Amino acid sequence: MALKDTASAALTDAQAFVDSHRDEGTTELFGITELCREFGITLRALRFYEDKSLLAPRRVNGARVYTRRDRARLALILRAKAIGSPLSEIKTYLDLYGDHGEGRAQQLQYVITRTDNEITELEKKRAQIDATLAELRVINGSCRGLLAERQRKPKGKA
Amino acid sequence: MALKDTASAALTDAQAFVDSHRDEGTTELFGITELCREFGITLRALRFYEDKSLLAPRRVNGARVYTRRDRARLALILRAKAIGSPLSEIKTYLDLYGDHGEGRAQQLQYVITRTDNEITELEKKRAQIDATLAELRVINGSCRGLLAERQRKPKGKA
DNA sequence: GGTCAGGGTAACGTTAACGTCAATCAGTTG
DNA sequence: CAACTGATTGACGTTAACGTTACCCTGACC
Repeated sequence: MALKDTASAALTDAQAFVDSHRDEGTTELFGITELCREFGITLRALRFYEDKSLLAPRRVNGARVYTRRDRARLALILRAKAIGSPLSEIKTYLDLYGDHGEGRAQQLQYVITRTDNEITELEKKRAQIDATLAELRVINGSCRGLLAERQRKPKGKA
Repeated sequence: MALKDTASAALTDAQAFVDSHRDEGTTELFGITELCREFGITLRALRFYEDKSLLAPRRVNGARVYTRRDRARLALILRAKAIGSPLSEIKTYLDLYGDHGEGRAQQLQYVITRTDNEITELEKKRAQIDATLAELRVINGSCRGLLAERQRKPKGKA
């Protein structure tokens, strides 16, 4: 049941995260420094993402004001970056989240093929990581073995 | 048993890959264009990696000659790049492979902590990918659902 | 001896993703 | 009002990872 819990929790999280990208209901607003501190990025970076039109916060007297939806987009941007996508890709990638509820069949089909592609790409990357992890564990284990061996015969040579 | 096979195969692969980094026995040699074609990279890139001292092929009349070990290192470099490490990190990362058979306890301990760190980092990244995969699948599924729905009632509005 | 493919170095150009000023403006507090 | 605090817009600098000439050398072939 622990396994089932984990799986269903992950699904719930995913669903919630996707939903948060359509969340325009809450009134909660954020300033730029606030958001930067929360995500541990610089002002420059956040403005840069806006330059690249990954974000489009509203303005009040020229100052940027972010909604909860903007915040969700930012979270997505940063995670995509962590995974290794360049900002240029992230842009089109962000469009996959958002409201695909009213799109016509054309649009829906587009999102489906795009996500299919992204999914296979990510699975490849995951495989690379798994392979690397396996090797690192081999190395790690071998080193631990050697170390343990030396502790048993501290000064012996053969 | 399928699962066990997969796991043990992965372990064997990992072991073999790690071993190939100590393989100085085979006489097999490669030219630069040969290697570039095999891995789908440019001459410039390969020379660049050498500039960054990630590789150090032997020279014959000034021309680069790569051994099987160099080839294994290159494979590692490219995989690390695919995972997202910058070349600067890859450099220290490459040192983890190689002969940690004669190192003193100090060295062994260093390799152990380094691999431990790398392992947790990669596991984090893997988690990010898994989260993204989950979300993309949610989106994908939702789109497929909507599409199927519209096919059942082609022109209905409610 | 000419030329041609294949390889080498040197050096400048390029793109991405910010860092780092500098000058400016908008609200606030004594 | 003056002095600050926070934000905004340029504009130039920087690092990484190559791309792109440009120019030279060398062995094989005719």
